[in-house]
Amino acid sequence: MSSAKGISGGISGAASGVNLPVLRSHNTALVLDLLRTAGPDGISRLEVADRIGLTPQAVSKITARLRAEGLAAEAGRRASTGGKPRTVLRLVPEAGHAVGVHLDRDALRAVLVDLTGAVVAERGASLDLGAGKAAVVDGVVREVSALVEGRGTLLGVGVGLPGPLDHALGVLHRVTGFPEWDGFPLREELERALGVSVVVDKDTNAAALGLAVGGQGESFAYLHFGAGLGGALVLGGVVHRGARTGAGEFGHQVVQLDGPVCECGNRGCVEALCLAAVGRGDYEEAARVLGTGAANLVALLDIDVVLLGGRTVAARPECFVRGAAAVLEERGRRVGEDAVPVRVAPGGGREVAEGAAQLLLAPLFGRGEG
Amino acid sequence: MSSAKGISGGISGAASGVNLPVLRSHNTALVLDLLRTAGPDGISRLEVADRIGLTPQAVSKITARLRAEGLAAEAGRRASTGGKPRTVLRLVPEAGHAVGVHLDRDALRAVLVDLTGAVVAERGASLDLGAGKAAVVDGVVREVSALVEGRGTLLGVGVGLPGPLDHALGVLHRVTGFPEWDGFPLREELERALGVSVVVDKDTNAAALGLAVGGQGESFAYLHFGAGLGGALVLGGVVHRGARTGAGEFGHQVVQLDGPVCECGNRGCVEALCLAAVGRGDYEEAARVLGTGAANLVALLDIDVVLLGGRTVAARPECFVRGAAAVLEERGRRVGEDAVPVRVAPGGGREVAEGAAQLLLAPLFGRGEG
DNA sequence: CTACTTTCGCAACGCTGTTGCCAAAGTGCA
DNA sequence: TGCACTTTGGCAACAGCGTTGCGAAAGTAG
Repeated sequence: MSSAKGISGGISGAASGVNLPVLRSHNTALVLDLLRTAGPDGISRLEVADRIGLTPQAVSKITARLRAEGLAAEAGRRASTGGKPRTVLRLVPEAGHAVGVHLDRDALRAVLVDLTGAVVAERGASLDLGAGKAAVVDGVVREVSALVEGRGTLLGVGVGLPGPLDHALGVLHRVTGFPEWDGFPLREELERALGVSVVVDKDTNAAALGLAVGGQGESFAYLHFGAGLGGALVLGGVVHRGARTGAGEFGHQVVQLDGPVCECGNRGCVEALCLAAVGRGDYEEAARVLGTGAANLVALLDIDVVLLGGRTVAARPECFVRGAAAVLEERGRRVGEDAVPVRVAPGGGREVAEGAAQLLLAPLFGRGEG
Repeated sequence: MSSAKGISGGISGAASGVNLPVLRSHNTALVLDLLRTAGPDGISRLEVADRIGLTPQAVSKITARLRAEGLAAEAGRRASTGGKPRTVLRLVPEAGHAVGVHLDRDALRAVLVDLTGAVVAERGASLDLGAGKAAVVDGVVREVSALVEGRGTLLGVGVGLPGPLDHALGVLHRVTGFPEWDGFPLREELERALGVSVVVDKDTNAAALGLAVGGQGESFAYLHFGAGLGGALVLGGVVHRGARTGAGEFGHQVVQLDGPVCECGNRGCVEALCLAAVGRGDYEEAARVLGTGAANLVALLDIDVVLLGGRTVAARPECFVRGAAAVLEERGRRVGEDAVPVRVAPGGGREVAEGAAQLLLAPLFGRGEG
């Protein structure tokens, strides 16, 4: 996966031609992403040029534009290696902000992040998803407005909530437990009420995007075990949503033919087995089942790491990590490869809100389809 | 998935900058792909311009180059719509050829295809993968040489064979049943012996690439049920190989916790269950298990279609299609969506060889990482 | 035959990254 | 302290990309 592919070899039917403005914004995004990844330590022009494969002169032109626009700034110099020392560039975090909103079944959490993705401010409120559309929209508008009060440049608002929904259109489907939301154009309604760009995505997808941007890996599965069991996939640095934002349905993977009935109507789903085990207090078994499902993903998708999140995992992180890792280690032994590692996803319960903000930020850095 | 994304939002670490030559070859590939897709009927310049989002003038420049290079030609005119009639362009099939080789456990099949992917000539031979490296390499060289005798422009040779292996490096791993191949640099050896470019891939991946290029869908799973049970994934028009060419391991997806032991050492693999059912003569059950595994993929990846191939399926196509489709239809009812269709993959036993040839052709048309 | 529509190439243009060159700013040694 | 050398990075000229403006070519409609 180290091939230097610069232009999408993707969807032929939808792939579009590239002209100079598109080329320019692509290269600019690459530079911005390197500046972001470098963090406060910064990165030199020559290193940027080397990493993205353009000449130093081209990078100088691009960074000059970025500095003129206030997105980048000089940040000291490196030690000399026998000649003129390199000038270090860094991203200006406060040059832009975005809001991420996590709409859960019974609560709302909103964060304001800067260009680097760091949380600048945060708010929370209790909010029943079943309380009606107007109440929920009003609640989001209230919290977002309070957060952005007095800030200058707001790129937009990202919202992560339980699916199913349509990410591209921003329309909800029959949100599990709240069928009355079916067909509601949440994106459109919020854009009208807030007057800024809004992007909507499944909660797990938002969290996975945040983890991907945060450098957790190029290809991984994020498994969220809270009241239910969900998941999201990052393949080659990109969140895989599928054509209908339906991808990542990890909870209803069948791992026991003709097993116990799940509330989805199927039998032997990972979620049903895990919830049953947790209900019995048998967390070891829950971890083993989770690990079996994870091992299926590893075999199917050849991912690099498995990240665990959610309340149930957070209550016993070592147990779930150890139990799932044991299954993957045995698989590694069988196929003669190093085991794929299992880790707890960082975030501390804010991962969905932070990831939702990345729905707006990521396109700036060439991640996502924006 | 209709967003017109022209430039990859992909792997930030490996994503590379785009300069004018890269831009040019990208747009040229898009035009070539449209010419290929249009077939012998051809396509007009204005339609190309409309599809890829460039101006007609830019398309005229690109097609003028292609005609000068002999890759495209004029092919009559369309009926007028009130003005000058459109000139139709088509791909010149004989402007380039590629060879695809299918190395199976006991046989070799090689096809010579033209630019459109149509088979021009074909050869077969019996060849034991266990007969030793020199014998196998010699066998491939002999058949390929006989095929290309007297042809002008050979783009290269693609080879599809059982995994695991490393697609990027062209190095084999412990090929199932033939551990002596571990570490053998097949690509390098063949390039030296043949003097042309060689690309190596898993047999199922090659077949899936051929199906993707052949217009079978944007996102699908190809499930190959022969002596064993394998698979390959096409996501967003691109074969998903994973970082180590390990993706697509469908046969060893666990669908029955603590089920019967599989020869891979695990328990309850789809392959073990399907083979056992077939061994009992219970094809309905084999189809049901296969369908359950397929339904897992549909839920996890949100794919558009499931394609079945392989000897065992070919022996009872209706049975497997019907049985698997039944599982997917029930899933569709549960989640309130149309069922994902199941079809038999076209190809008639040549799909791996034809797909292997596409390992060389596809990059010309902007598909794959070439 | 005239008016109109549509296709498509030529020429000029703006903007991209590249190349050649040189000033700036360090290190290292005499 | 001074000189040679290395490395960085900006200025200017350049080649090549798609775009724009315009006109010739090739049809239809009346």
